[in-house]
Amino acid sequence: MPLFGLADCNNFFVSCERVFRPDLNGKPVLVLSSNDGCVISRSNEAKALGIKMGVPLFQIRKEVEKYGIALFSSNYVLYGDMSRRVMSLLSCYTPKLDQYSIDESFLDFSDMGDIEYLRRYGQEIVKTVAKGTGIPISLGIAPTRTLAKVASKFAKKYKGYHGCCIIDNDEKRQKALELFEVGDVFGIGRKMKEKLTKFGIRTAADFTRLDGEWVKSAFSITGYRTWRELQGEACISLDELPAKKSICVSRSFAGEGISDKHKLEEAVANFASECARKLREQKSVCRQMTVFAFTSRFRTDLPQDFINNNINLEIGTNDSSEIIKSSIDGLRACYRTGDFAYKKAGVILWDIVSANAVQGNLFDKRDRSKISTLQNVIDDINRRDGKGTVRNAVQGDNHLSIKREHLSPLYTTDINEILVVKG
DNA sequence: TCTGGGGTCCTAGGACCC
DNA sequence: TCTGGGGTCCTAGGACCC
Repeated sequence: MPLFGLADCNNFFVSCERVFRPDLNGKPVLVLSSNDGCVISRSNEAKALGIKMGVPLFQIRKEVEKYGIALFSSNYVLYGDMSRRVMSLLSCYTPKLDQYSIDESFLDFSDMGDIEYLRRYGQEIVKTVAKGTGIPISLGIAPTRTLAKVASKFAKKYKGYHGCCIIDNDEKRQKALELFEVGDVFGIGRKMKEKLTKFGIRTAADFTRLDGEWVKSAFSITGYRTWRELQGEACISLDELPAKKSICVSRSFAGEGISDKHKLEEAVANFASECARKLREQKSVCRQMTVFAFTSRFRTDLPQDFINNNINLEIGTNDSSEIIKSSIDGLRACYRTGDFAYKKAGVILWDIVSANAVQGNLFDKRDRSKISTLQNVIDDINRRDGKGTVRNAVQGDNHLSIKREHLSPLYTTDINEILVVKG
């Protein structure tokens, strides 16, 4: 029987911080987005205090003080490294692992023997990951991805499952869906939930009882797929990780934002450079890019501006210098005066194809194989000695104005910041 | 004062062609 | 001046995920 497992790290970013701060176990902890703007990860204790996901920090200052909530700026280098450790352990237990996000993976558990065996196997995985990395995970196993996600939420919620919940027959499926709110289903967001509520649909089971054709006409093919997945019919397959079709790097700036043309160009050059690096990492080239910058939509008292420029690259490229230059040219073409305080900017690469499928051009004067060799050397150095060790001059000192007041050390990736155990 | 970042997929509608 | 129908391709925008 085909079976999917979904391994989900519990409160992942908070759990990463706690691995190195065991004194915070049992206490309310929050991890913040860049610029320490919004809440993006919460410990169970923080959830119990009513702190909502995505709420801006300034709106919960009182609670933070009153309950002594521990705060962390997001430390993606640390989370990325912890994620790699978790995924590498998980991959020992399945012939096929498909990483869905930094803290979630689908595992292929098809034809793994009887259910009791699989249950013990699943609980063993959960235990091993906790022991090996310190990260608690929840494992859901079911005939479809959407049901596996449902199962993982049960595994997380009820201690009796010992971290692993299996939905393997119609009776269990029915029971689980009756207890599951329709808005919590993978693939049903705010808008769909709103509409479903109007029709009196409250649980996932209610949703499955709707007429399939009606679901298709009301929510298009995507909603219909979710409907079928909940019936136990797998229609989202376990594919190899496909190459990205667009690559975006963007940031919000701290404080008032950036008005200075030169500073803005420097920021955009850095975004373009990081985009190009990601592009080379997946061995692709892009033929189009967009550069954008806009003012704060919350500051209605200030003049607003929105720069958005599309640039065609004649020949597919992943060369940093070329992509940086195009991004700066694109920005300059739209930048008018220094009267605007830009709060956010970014670069998007798209029209992405494999690097060995580049369509050449008779009039191309660049020696592309030489450039590619140079880029590889630069990538190697930057991987070894840190991002930005070798960079283009327009990128400046690579120091963006981003606020990170509660940053934890790079415990696992920097020898100078490794945890010290007192004797 | 302070409001994240990075993706995917689908659809409607306009431009263009014959 | 009136004025058709069918097709494709592209793009912007919405909805969803973490």
